[in-house]
Amino acid sequence: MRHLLTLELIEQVAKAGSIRQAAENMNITSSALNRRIQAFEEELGTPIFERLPRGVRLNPAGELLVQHIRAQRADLARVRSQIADLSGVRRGHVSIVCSQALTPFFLPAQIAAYRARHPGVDFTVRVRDRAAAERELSNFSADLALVFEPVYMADFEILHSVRQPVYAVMSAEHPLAAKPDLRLRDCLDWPHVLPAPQYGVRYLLDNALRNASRPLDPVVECDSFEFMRHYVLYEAAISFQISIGLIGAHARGLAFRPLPERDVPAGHLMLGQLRNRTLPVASAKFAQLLVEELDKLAPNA
Amino acid sequence: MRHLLTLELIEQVAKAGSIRQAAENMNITSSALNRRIQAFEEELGTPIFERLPRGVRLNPAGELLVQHIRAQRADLARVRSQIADLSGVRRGHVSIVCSQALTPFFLPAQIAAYRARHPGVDFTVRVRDRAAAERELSNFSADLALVFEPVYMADFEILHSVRQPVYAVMSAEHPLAAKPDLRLRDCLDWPHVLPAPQYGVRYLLDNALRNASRPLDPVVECDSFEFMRHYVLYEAAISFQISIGLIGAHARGLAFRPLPERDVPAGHLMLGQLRNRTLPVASAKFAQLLVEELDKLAPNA
DNA sequence: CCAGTGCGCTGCGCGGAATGCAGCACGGTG
DNA sequence: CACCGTGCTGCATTCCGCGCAGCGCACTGG
Repeated sequence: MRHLLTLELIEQVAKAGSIRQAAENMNITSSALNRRIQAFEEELGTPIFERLPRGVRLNPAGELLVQHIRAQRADLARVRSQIADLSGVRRGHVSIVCSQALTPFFLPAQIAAYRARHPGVDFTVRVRDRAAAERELSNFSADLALVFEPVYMADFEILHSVRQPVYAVMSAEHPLAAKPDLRLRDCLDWPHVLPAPQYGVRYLLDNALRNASRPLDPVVECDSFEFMRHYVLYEAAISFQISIGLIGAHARGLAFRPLPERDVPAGHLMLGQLRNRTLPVASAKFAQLLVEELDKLAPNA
Repeated sequence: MRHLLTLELIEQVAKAGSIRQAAENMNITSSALNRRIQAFEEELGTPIFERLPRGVRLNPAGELLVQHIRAQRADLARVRSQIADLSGVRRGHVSIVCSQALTPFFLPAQIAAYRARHPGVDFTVRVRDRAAAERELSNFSADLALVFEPVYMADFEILHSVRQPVYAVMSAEHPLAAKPDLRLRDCLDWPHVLPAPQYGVRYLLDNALRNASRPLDPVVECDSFEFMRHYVLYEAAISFQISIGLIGAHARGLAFRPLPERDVPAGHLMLGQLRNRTLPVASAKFAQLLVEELDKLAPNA
C-alpha cells in the first residue's frame, strides 16, 4: 500500500537499527530515507529515533508509533480480507503460532478440515515456546496462538481453554505401562527424559517437585517432543507430554498414562489472540472452528 | 498527516457524494482527486465507489474502507496523545456525547474538575438522544457516551452503569409536593409534560403504562428537559426526569419526588465507549474520573 | 595517536509523478 | 432541444522526492 510506505520504512529502520542498513534493504539511498524520517518527525512534532554513534534506536515515542504501524497494517489486511469476502470466494491467510504438542496431529487435521471447506485460505504455522508465541501476537506477526500454559501477558486474550493433564510416555513394553495407579514417584525411579525449562510441561513438573525430596534428574533434556517420544522406544525411560500431542501414538509402540492431579496439576492449552484486535475474516472463522473442536475434545474448562 | 491524505480525500468524497464537490472543499482540482481515487482503487484491486449519474456513492467495500480510515485516524490520535503524555504535561482532547440530563450540573462540574488538574486538555460536548449517541461512537466522532437507557447496540461497551429512578418534577407549591407516598397515578390526575418518545424517561413511562387503563396524555410534549423544568413553574403540571439532572433544582422553586419502582422501574445511566477501541490518554483518564464520581453518586449498580 | 570505518546529515541537479487546465462523452432536466 | 453537472482524460507544467557526492562526527584498532 503506497500510503503506508513511510511507515513501513520507519519500521524497517527500527528493525535494522541503522538508516543506511534499512535503506539498503529497501533499495533506496540512505539520504532519501533519512529525509523521509526527518520529514515525518517534523510532521509528528517529536523525534521517534535516538541518534547513537553506531546508528539509531527507537525512543519511547517511536515504540508507540511502531506498535501503531503494525496495528494499522494488520487492520488493513483485515479490511482487505473482508472485502475479498464480499466478492464471493473466501480468500485469505491465517497465521498461527503454536506449541509443539499441536504439530503431530491436532493442528494438521484442523487446518486440512478448514481448507477442505475454504481452499482459498492459506496458512502460516510457526512453532514457538510459550513466551515467544505471545510475543508474536503482540508483533502482529501471528493472528492466533494455541499455547500450552501461556505466561499470561496482559494483552493475551483467551478465546478458549482446555485442561490438559500431564501424561507419562513410555514404550508399550515398559513395566510401568501396565501398573495400576501410576504415580509420579514411580516414574522418577526410571531414567526420565524432560523438555527444556521454557516448556509448560517442564514448568508443571518443576512446580510439582519444588518441595519434594527427590529432584528431577533427567538423563536427556531436550526441546523436541518428537525426539522424546521416540527416545523412550530405545531406552526404558519415561517422558512426559500432554494428551493432545499423543493421539495415534500407541500405534507406534508407545504407551501413555495420565499422572494423577494430586501429583502434577493439569495444565491448560489455550487459544488466544492479541487483546482488542479485530481478526481478519479467515482467522476469526478458523479460531471459531478451533474453539468448537477443542470443546469436543475436552468439554470441561 | 501527509501519508493519510489520500484516505482523507476518500472520506471527503464519500461525505460530499461527488468528486468535484469534494475537490472544491479540499482545494484541489477534480481531475487530481479523480486520479488519486482511481490509483487507489487500482492498488486495492477493487472499486470503492459506485459511479452514479449525479455523482458517486460508497459501495460495500468502500463502507468497510471508510470505517478503517476512521479507526486509523482515531488510533493515530491516540498514539499522539500517548506520546504527548510521555513528555509530562497532559495535553489532548476529549469528545463526549451525552444525554440532556447531564448538561445542567453533572458534566460541567466533572469537566471543570478535570480541567483544573489538566488545563491542557480541551473538550467537545455534544448532546444527543440515545440512538444518535451510540452512532457517534461508531463513527469515531465521539470518544465517550454518557447516556440514559442506551439502546444496547452490539459495539457499545459499558464502562459503568448507575441506577436512576424516575422523579416527578413540579412546582414547590404544587399539592403533590407534600403528599406522602406519591404514586404515578396521582401524577396522571394532573396535566403532565413529557419528553418526546426517543428519550429514555418517556420510554420507561410508556412501558410502565402499556397495559394500564389510563394512557399518557401530555399537555406538552417536547425535547428539552430544561423547558420542562421551567414549564411546571407556570402551570400546575407534572413533569418527569431523572435525579442527576435535578441537582440544585429546588433552589429554583422546584420540587421533585421519586416514583416508586413498582410504578416505574428505574432506568440506567451508562458510560460507554466503542467496543475494543483504545481511547486516547485524556479520554481514558476522564472516563476513569467519571466512573469514580458516578459511583460516589449512587454506589449501587 | 592517527588513519579507518560506519554513521547521520546536507547541497545540488535531475527525473518522474502529481497537478491544473481544457475539453470529452454521458445522462438527467426542463 | 439546449443546459447543466457529472466522471473521466490528454497535455503542458510544476514541484516533490530521489540519487550522488561529500561533510563532520564518534568510535575502533593497529
